[in-house]
Amino acid sequence: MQRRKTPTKEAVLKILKDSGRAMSQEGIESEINIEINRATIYRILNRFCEDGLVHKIVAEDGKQYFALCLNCSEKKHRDNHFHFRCLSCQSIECLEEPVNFSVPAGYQVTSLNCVISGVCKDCYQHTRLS
Amino acid sequence: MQRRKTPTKEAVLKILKDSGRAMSQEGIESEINIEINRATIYRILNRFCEDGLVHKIVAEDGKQYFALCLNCSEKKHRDNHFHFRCLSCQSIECLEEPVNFSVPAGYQVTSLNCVISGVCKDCYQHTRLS
DNA sequence: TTATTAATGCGACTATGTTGCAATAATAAA
DNA sequence: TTTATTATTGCAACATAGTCGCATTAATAA
Repeated sequence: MQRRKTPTKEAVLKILKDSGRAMSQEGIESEINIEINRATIYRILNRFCEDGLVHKIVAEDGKQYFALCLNCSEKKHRDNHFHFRCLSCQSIECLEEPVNFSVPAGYQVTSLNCVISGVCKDCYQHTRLS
Repeated sequence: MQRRKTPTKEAVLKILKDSGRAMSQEGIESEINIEINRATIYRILNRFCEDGLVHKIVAEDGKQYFALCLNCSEKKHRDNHFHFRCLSCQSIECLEEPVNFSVPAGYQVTSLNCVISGVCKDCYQHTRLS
């Protein structure tokens, strides 16, 4: 099944690129300048995941976020880094730091989902100033 | 607001203790030997969290899991360790290994949610044998 | 220009989790 | 022991996130 180039797909990709963050369907829909159906956005995002273009993380709010992170190569997308979720501005960003871990003998690892929650630099400074 | 000792509360606590795993509302409801309303289970679990008795983690399936892990002291519950989610038997267990990380300067950390997904030792051995 | 089929929109559906409210029951007070 | 207080529960309703079937649309190939 080969992919087709569609305006919606391009638009979603642009939003993800420009933001540099991990975004939810809701966030994408509100930022995008064309009208796209909710289900379509999910389908586009899941296709991106299948193609290794973006990676998906699930935050503590139980929602899915999709990121085309800057650290990753164009060819292969990795999700082996930490993510930081700001509880103030609600943004999720990919941190550069890779996740170091080991599992007990005999355990097979297939994926990681590591999110650090807190307040990002910008928001923390704003709260201190006000 | 002081807590009261109720049969439901005790039953949920026992299930969590006996399993030694992180469990979802669904899992608890199916294991428990008395009938408890869905909403009640959530309320009990959230109260446990408030009281620092258990910790909550959200897995890649977007569901909440609650654990009274063995490594933690009775007094203070910590969620600063990795969790392993077996995609085969669906169980989630607390790993002993603590999460080591650092965040960029100016970032404030309040909580962690780190889940490693894969196949646990038992399940992996079963697949190799069959 | 036509044929093929990937992609889309719509609606319906499932599942998870929360909340308001009246009824129940654990604990304190009399 | 009896009564009063209020934490807890069950029920129903609700909110939200995500998926899926299906007919329609529109990229791409022929």
